[in-house]
Amino acid sequence: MESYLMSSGFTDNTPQGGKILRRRQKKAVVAAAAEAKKRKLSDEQVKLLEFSFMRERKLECRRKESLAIELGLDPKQVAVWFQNRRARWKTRKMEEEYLRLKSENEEAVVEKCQLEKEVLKLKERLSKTEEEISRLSIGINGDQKDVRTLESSSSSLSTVNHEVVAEDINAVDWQEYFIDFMYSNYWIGWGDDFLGM
DNA sequence: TTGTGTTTTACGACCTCC
DNA sequence: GGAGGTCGTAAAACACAA
Repeated sequence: MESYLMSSGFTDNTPQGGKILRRRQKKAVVAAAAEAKKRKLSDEQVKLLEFSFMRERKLECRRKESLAIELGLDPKQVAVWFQNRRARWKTRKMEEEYLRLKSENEEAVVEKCQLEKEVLKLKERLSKTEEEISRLSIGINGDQKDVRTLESSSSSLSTVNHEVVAEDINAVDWQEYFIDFMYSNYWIGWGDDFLGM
């Protein structure tokens, strides 16, 4: 307010000395100052300020002075405008960053769901395969009860057994063995929530 | 017209750096 | 200690629905 009064040339050097304003004049000045307090900058002024801001986020003292002269503003106004502009810029940047992180998080959640589904599928396949192995194994062991029958009917039990298992291994892809291995060796201790259990 | 929400301008308090 | 920064906020200006 005081700076405005000073810059508006409303000081009064009366014989009484000091900066005394006559009552009417003072009233007008206060009203004008109040009005000027929140005067919006013109489009042209804002345009030039924005242009300057694009070039430099902070103003050197000299640049501030010259810009103020160029715009017909108080250097303080220019400084304040830059302070507010930086604040707005920061807010917008934070909003953008928030949206970016939110989007990334959503993508990660979707991916996690897909991976969990896949793990369930693979576990199901693994379980079926294990059942199959077990079934075949029991069948072969049953045959072993009569060794003589086996010896006469087949050249080699172990060969048959291995062939069956080998065939089964071929039927199961590497992923199942990997999952089985990881699950039995590591994942049990890592918490079941990862596997959706 | 008016109530309400948003944006812009201005300022005080506090902090940092030289 | 002073200059200049951020942060929080008040208040004017503005936009807009009802």
